[in-house]
Amino acid sequence: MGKEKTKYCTCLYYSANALSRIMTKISDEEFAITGLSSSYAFLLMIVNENPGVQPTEISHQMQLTPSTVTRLIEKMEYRNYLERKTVGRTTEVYPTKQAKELHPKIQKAWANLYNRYSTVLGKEFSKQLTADIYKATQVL
Amino acid sequence: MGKEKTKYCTCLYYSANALSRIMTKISDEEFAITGLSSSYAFLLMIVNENPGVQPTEISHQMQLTPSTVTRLIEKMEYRNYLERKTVGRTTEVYPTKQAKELHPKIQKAWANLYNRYSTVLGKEFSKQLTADIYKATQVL
DNA sequence: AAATATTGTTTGTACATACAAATATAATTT
DNA sequence: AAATTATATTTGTATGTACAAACAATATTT
Repeated sequence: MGKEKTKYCTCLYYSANALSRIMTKISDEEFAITGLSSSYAFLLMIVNENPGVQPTEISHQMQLTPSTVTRLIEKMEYRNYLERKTVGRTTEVYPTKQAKELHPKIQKAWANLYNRYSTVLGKEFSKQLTADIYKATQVL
Repeated sequence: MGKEKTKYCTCLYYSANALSRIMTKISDEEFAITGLSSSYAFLLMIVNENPGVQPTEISHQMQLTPSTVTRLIEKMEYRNYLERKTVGRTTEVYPTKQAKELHPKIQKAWANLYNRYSTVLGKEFSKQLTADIYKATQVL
């Protein structure tokens, strides 16, 4: 780890992975006030805002594999934040009272996260960077 | 997964993670000709070019945790690509014949990786993007 | 209506990575 | 020289993610 220069810093694979690890760390730090790590917080946000949403839709929103989403939901169900209702071949995911109550805190944490990195990186740069990265994900 | 737009695409955490997953996939595809996945290939590259290099130095180069590096080395030792020699409190890592022989293929794969994404993204854009991402990792 | 294909979800399994604690050695202080 | 602190590495354990296969239900074709 650390901030030394590496021969590989000109490799997109390398840089992208490094950034991902750092952002995950920062994000987890900010979401700590919710008692959840980032992925679970985002999952709850999505379900809170779309009660009854289906795993497939969640996997689109979160840009994660369906199997990963199942795993995330399972854990949140176990911890009493979510409930699943099977409807035909689909599944509907609902927030529990506990999840709904957490919503403001999650939103706050998300805002903090945004403020944190956009302060450090500069508002313009971070906006541009995010957009460029997103563009790359769409093209690749 | 997929290419649908999500509310969260303006979040750096989200975009960065998405890009990281995609790049890892692409990179693994390109390194497949070496029979290794990306991290192991990069590890071998580093050791081939710096025989006797220590785990700490590797962890700087790879921007990974020391414990992760230990795990990577362990596996490559098991697969007969690397050897460890304990020297005082440090460890020196050496490539085996097998690793040395693989070096050209690894370099080829790395070049292919570069060509692949810089073709899709455009040479200028991908260069700029990589630089910007690297810059962000240094600041955050 | 039966056979086939498609879609949505979950399960088994595996992997990369990290954190915290343990270990081992070296360096510094007293 | 003994005690303390610092550094390098490894180990135990946990997490997030994915792939491939299995399962279940719906839709389509024949």
